[in-house]
Amino acid sequence: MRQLINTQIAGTVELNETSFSWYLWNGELLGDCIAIDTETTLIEDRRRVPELCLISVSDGQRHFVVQPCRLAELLELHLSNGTHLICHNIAFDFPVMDKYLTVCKEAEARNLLWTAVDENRVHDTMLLAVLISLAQNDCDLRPSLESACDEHLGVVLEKDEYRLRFNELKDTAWSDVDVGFFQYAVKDAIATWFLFAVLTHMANEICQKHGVTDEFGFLTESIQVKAAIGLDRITRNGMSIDLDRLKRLRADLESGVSNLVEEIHTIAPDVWRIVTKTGDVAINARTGLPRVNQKALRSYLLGIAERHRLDVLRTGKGEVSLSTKTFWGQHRNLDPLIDLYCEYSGKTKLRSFFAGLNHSRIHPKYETIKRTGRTSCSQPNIQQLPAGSPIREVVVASPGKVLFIIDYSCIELRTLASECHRLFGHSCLRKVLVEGKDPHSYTAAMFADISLDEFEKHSDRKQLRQHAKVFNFGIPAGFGPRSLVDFAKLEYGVDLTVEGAERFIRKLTHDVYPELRIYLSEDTMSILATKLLVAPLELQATWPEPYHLGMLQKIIQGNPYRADGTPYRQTTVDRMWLELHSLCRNPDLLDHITSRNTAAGSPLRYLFESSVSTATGRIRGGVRFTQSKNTPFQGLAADGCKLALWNLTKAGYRVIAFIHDEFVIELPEADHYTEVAADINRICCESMEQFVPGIPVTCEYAVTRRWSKKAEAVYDDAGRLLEWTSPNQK
DNA sequence: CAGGTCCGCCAC
DNA sequence: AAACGTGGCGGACCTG
Repeated sequence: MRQLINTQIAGTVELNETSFSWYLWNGELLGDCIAIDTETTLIEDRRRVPELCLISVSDGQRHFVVQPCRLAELLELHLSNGTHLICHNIAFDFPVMDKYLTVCKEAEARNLLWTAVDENRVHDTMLLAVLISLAQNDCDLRPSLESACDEHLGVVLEKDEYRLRFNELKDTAWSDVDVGFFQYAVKDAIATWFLFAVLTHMANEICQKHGVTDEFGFLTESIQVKAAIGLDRITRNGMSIDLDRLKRLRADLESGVSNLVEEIHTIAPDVWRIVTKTGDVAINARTGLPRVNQKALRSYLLGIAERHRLDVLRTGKGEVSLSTKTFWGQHRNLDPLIDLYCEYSGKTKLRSFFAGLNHSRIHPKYETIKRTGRTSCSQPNIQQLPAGSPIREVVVASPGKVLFIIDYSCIELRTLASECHRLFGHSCLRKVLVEGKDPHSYTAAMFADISLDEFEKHSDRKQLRQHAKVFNFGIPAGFGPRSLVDFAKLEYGVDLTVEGAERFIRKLTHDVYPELRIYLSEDTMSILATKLLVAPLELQATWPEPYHLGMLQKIIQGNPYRADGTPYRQTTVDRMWLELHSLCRNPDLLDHITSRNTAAGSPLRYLFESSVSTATGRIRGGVRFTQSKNTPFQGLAADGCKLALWNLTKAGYRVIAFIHDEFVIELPEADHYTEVAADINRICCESMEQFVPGIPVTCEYAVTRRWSKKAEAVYDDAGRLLEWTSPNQK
């Protein structure tokens, strides 16, 4: 030990022709903002946290390598003083440090680390870089440290031979370690520190320019840091799969599928590709399914449609659509082949989920932030498991555990109401929610022209409520009448005419929730005026009619045609270009206007795009109308859920899945779950409520062995929450 | 044959 | 002129 402390472990690294001297850390107090990087053994699998081998730190002035055994001391010295910690990819470094501190029983340091995250003092340059690029152009690529440094610092961090060999440090006295290991590690910490300096400066400017809050870190960085840690923990926790159940489900499905293959073969033999030598149906080796000849299938379907004088749906490329969901499913009775094809397609889709679940434990991976502010999931994507099908029920609680499933009630209506209230100072939807009414029932009662009390007694209330959901969901999302008709039919089985949809849209946005009319109104004029650096009134003088701007949009997209495909008159097009040129006061655009540059990447393409922000302070730059309408309430809900995830994780709950507004948590088996349910419910509601001030937030939950949509809260006579069991299991 | 693109469908 | 947005993934087909 003693020999480690002398100065022989030291050196100099170069970044961008600047030299940085580094030493072995010996207890010095660093500045109030330190970058930290951990080097570990190789990452073997998603369950295990790799072992800590070396730490490097930098406060921009001084740079050190730190032995793992001094991690606790390092954190205690700094974090108790309110120091900020910077990492690049906190989802990696946090669990490494946390695991090390846990194993070494360093409770105090561990507590300081968690508290620092909780108090928004832990940062992540990767997440910050993503948030900045989202604000700039709605791009959500996660940059590596190397590419972020290259882009923002102009520094090239070359990957070298040491990167993957840090396990060698475990059994070697540091005085004998090749200095290259230290050089490599120190560079990363220094680079991270300077990267953070540049990124926070950029983020701060963006926040100022858009006038958004930095209460949750610049561009909600703190929320994303918390989410990243929580999501990583979910991946490591993993989920148990009931392989027997999976097998049985699969066997059922297989027999159904092979019957269908037979039947289709007899009616339409060339739908299946044939192995010429053997004459057998060709099988896709990976899936075990017969190979489909889409050309043949399309011509069969088209033939049937023509015989019945049915206009077929076409794909974007003009091919006959094969979609069962949006087209053929509605014409099943026309011909046995259509029915068989729909059956087959549904069954094979279901079958496709089995591959990813075919392990006794699965460890789905999560991405912390996508464009809307939500997460994504892969390998397998547990966020897209069919909700109503028995396939979800192969996910089970681990031995000795039960699943606690909790999801928010109508959360996006709450965030929408909050947003309207924030923007316009009033919201009828908010009033409904504050009074504790069910917004779907309320809307349904309004449409039926009866009071909520009368509605509750109505015999058709269930169906009417379903009906109302179509509008409560679709209209805020910006659906037009025609989309609403399709949506109602497809998702809710509700028949609606275009006229009916128009009437309902008008009613909801004018009478029931008048704030929605303002919320959904589009101010194309002022977006364009901002880009051209002119007053909206000037534009209005030239282009008084809404369709003028519609034409302009088409023209600058290089697509000067009406919806029916007829081109605009050339004189009209020429006139609009001239008018645009004489109106424009933005020097950066004039040349593009003169040359009529409508190529992809031309700044003219972005003339009608604007930025949108959430109440939490995240920005999406360069978005169009519908995105800008969706983001404020969808993104706000996502942030609330992310904070709840962190608070659940911090409270020690074993979260095993996160499905946007739903958590699956494993709890130890118990006689009843009343108290723990109340605690989890409280954490979820309180986490969200700070984002929707004054609006109550409620959740629904259940305890069950198998993941199922059907599960619901069950109570005994004493009002205690019990485990739910599936009716068909008894 | 690998890789890219299009299409379709699952979730929220 | 009308507008739902995200994301992951599997299968067919095309391309070099």
